[in-house]
Amino acid sequence: MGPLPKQPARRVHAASIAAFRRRLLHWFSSSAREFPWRAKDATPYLQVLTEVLVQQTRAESVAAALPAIVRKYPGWRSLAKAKVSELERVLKPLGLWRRRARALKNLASALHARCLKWPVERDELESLPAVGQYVASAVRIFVHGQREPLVDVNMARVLERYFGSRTLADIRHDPWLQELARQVVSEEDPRLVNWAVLDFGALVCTARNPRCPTCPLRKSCLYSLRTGSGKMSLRVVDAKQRPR
DNA sequence: ATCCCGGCTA
DNA sequence: TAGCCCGGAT
Repeated sequence: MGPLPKQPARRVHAASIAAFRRRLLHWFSSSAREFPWRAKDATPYLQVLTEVLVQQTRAESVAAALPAIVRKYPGWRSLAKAKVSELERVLKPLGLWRRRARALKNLASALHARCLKWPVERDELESLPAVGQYVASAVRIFVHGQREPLVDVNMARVLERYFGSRTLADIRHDPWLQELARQVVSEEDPRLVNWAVLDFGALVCTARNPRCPTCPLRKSCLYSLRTGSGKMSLRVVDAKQRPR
């Protein structure tokens, strides 16, 4: 066993989680962002390609660049045969293009070697190039329909603020957070809940300047309660960036 | 200056 | 586990 956690993992009651999920989905029903990869006719190729591209990149940027990419590379097969220099060119507006071009081509080749069939098991998925825990979860959720959480920094931030705990350094290895996330997406369409959390983290519960005053979850959110229903949220952030 | 729906390498 | 990758938006 490693060192003691900085904070004992506090218990969260199922009723709290259910209330959180209910309010979140209610907000999502009227505030969801629309993206091509969320459309009903979105192919698994489009969905997974997006998940690889969206890392460290704004979803809006990916949405803007996606048409040109898909036009040139309509499927994994064409990506596997892509010329790296040309692939780099279409990826440039997104940043991380050198690394991602190589990674995408490698992933496409690996997938092509598997007859374009995605593994189901997490270990096998994570052994593929450009597939870490996040993308593996995305594949399991969006390709295989598995009921599990898509834990990224946004999910972590939203859950930590609302339920009032702190994660360990790496969210991927925080069992408390992982279990909480798992319970949040349970009993619902995992895609819906995960998208809801993602959008909520991008539009309301943002890393900086969270919109606490108008947040539909503020009454039961520990973070909002701490900061006075969010009235001080701007000040809090301002205070952090010390003027020089 | 910091963050963006992370993964890889040392 | 930290630092890097990278352009763009705030």
